Amino acid sequence: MGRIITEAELRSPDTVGLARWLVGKALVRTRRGGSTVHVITEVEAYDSERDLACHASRGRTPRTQTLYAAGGVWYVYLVYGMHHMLNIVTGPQDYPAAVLIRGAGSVTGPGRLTRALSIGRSLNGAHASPASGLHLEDVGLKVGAADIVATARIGVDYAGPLWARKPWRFVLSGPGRGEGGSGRPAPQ
DNA sequence: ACAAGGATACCT
DNA sequence: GGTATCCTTGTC
Repeated sequence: MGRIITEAELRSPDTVGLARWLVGKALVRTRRGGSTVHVITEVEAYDSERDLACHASRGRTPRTQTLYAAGGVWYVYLVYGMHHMLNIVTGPQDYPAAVLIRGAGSVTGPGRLTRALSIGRSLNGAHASPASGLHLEDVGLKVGAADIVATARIGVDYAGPLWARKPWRFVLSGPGRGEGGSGRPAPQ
């Protein structure tokens, strides 16, 4: 068992720094009394209303309400009518930012991850804690700067080149992990 | 290369 | 109430 990551740790306004920090931490799913641990391999930062790729760029809406919570709750939404995306809300209260978890354990791809862990919108707004069935742990894995590759975020061309090109996607690139891609050719 | 799929946001 | 769009994936 690792050390449970606290909400206080997720309330930094440095969304990009938090995203990078979360690579190599673990996503722990607790169901039916048992837990599974999945090392996070791929994340993306979405940083507040100024970031045109962030849902909060359109301001507060019923959907984005969760993003304005203080860091430490899950933001889960449905995209393309069929895939749930899992994000951990970060930053202080009323600072709408989150880190999208795109891959963990042997699972690559955000839609595949939520399907594999049976994560749906019932977790939207829930606290990242063992009681909610999904939380984060520091399992002591050492991840150096050389183990992380930064690239542009996936699927956000609509935000325009300024935001689409920000190198806010972080992929664990350790031994035996290949490029740690999303199952698609890498962008650029 | 592209359809599937449903919620969302924004328009009339 | 209509519709363009979407932080994707699997199959074509």
